[in-house]
Parts: sequence; structure tokens; C-alpha cells
Amino acid sequence: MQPDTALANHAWEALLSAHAVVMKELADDDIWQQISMREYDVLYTLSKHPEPLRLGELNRHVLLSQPALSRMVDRLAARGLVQRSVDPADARSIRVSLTEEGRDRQREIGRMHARGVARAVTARLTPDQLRHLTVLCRELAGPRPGTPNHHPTTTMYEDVRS
Amino acid sequence: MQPDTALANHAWEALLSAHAVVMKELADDDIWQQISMREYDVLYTLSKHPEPLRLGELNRHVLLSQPALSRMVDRLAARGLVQRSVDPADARSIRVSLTEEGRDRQREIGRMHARGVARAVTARLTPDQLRHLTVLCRELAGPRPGTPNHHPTTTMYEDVRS
DNA sequence: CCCGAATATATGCGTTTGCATACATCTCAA
DNA sequence: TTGAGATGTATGCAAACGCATATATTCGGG
Repeated sequence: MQPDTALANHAWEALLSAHAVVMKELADDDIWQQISMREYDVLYTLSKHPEPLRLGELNRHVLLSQPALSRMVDRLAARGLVQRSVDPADARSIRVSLTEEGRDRQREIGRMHARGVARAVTARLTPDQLRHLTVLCRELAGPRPGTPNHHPTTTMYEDVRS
Repeated sequence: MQPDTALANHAWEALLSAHAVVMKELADDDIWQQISMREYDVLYTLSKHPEPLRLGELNRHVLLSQPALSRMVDRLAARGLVQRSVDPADARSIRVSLTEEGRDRQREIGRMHARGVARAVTARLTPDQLRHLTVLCRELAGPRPGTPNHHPTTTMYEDVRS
């Protein structure tokens, strides 16, 4: 095993552990009765994109199988939180966007959720550490160098004011 | 919103995104036909602890509800990968440990999985960045300062040689 | 222009999950 | 000692998930 392999695996394990710990703490917050964390993830992702997202694009941000996301959007649409529309440029594709009510609910939950995140995260890391963590995770989330760039090159983070 | 709240939320969002991106890439690896990633998570956690783990303790490391973990251990035990034993000190409690076969399978999958992790992670971060990320994530995974320390104080990371 | 391959989403189906709650055991104050 | 509450795990049940595959549309070589 090369030394970098060990480094990479230690880092990944640490990230997984941090993810699980904080996730559990956030799940304990009493704000998920109407909308589950996974559903919120979808609503939040949609809220961050001005234009409607195609299902496949949405699926790249959400840790769900394609069929699971398809049905989840079904349910969210049935509840009036989300809206499907056909893509004029590609009839196979479905574009998803928040309804007004979906946007309201996202903001409502989001405000409370943000407090939980702050409570869990700022208790353990200093502001400087938070900034470093943000940078590192954004690079880790970035495209793998050497991978050919599919999809028209759109900027992923419009909200980079950290 | 205080400035630290924004920092914390940006960091958490970045971590979530990194988690999802890398997770998806790892899920695409062709090594999960016999043991799913979630099952591997359990086997791996057990492999890191010399003595049998109580279900509740195991549950703190795995992102599953208590009932889901209970049944997952059922299935793993039925497949001969894991072993339940009663805790002599507390008859309510169940202690779980790997069987020989479970240990073998974990090592086997683990070897291949480690390659996937290295491929995904080293492609995006330098060794120095990996070290920093490890430190930050371990602190983030650590106990929340100000929380009373339940559970006999056992060291969580015996393998700190990074 | 056409047809086979590729792409985007949906559906059938068995499995797994989470929630609520039941059950078993332990703890501790009276 | 005893019983009420706390703690650890299991079970009933409906909802959600993933896999395999079906359906619909687009792309591209001939």
C-alpha cells in the first residue's frame, strides 16, 4: 500500500465519521416531522438553483438512486412542494422546480436547520478551521481531474462568498 | 444570522457535497455484489474494535436507526459474518463481533475498497490537504464540548499514526 | 431518412428502512 | 426490598429504497 493510499483512507474515514456524528445530532432536532432530512435535501438543492433542474442533475447532488429520486419527486409534487415541467429542448427530460409553497417550507425549515448546524459545528471547530474545512471539502467535491468534462460547463457554486 | 452561523453552514454544506460526490463514485465500484456498502460499514466498524461491540455502541458509528441496525445484524449473523453474544455484565445488551468468515470478507472487500477510496480522494487533494482534512474531520467527529461525558472514557481512535 | 445505440425517466417487485411501541433488564430512591 | 423510571434491544407495519427492466425520446452512422 502506497503512503498516499493510507492518507486518503484515513481522511475518508474521518470524513465519514464526522458526517455520521453530525448527521445523527441534526436528525435529533425536532424539525423533521413534516419534511424528512432527505426530502429537505432535495428542496434545498432546488432552492439553490434559480432555473429548474433536470432530474438527472438533481440526482447528482442527492444521495439516492435514480428511481428513488424519481418517486420522491412524485411525492413532493403530490404534496404541492415541487413542480414538474417538460423540457422544451428535450422531451425525455423532466425539469423540477420549487412551488411557492415549497420555497416557503424550505426557508422555514432551513432557518431552524441552520441553527442546528451552527450549534453542532461551531461547537467543535473554530472559524478558521471552518474556512479550511470548507475549502478542502469543495475541492473534494469537485470534478476528478482527468475526467472528461461532460455537460455544458456551468459553474457549480454561484454563492462563493464565504 | 451571526457570521459564524454562515461559516458553519457553508462548511457543512461543503462536507455534505463532498460526501455525496465521493460516495456515489465509490458506489459505482464493482465490489458490492456480495456485501452492500452499508453492510460493509458495519463489518468495518467491528473490524476496528478488538472486543465485541454492544449494539448501541455500534449504532453510534453507523448511520442507521436502532431497529434497522438490529435487523441488519440479524441478517449478517444469518449469513455467518457476524456473531451475537450476551453481555455477561448486562443481560439487556447484545455484543456483536465478526466471525472468522466475516473478518475475511471484510479484509477482502476492504482491500479493493481502499483502492477506490484512494483513487477518488488522492485525485482531488494533495497529501498535505489530506492530513489537514483528517485532523479537521476528527475534531468535527469528536464529542461536543460542553456535553457531559457519558460512557466510560475509552479512546476512540487507537490508530492515530497518520 | 432510418434504424440501432445512447440517454432520460418511470415502473414492477422484493428487500430494507423508520416510526411507534413492546419487551426485557437494570438502577436507584424510598 | 420494591416498584417506577431509565436503558437496551426487538417486533409490527407501512413507507421508501435499490435493482432490473420497461418506455420514451434523441443522436448518429450509413
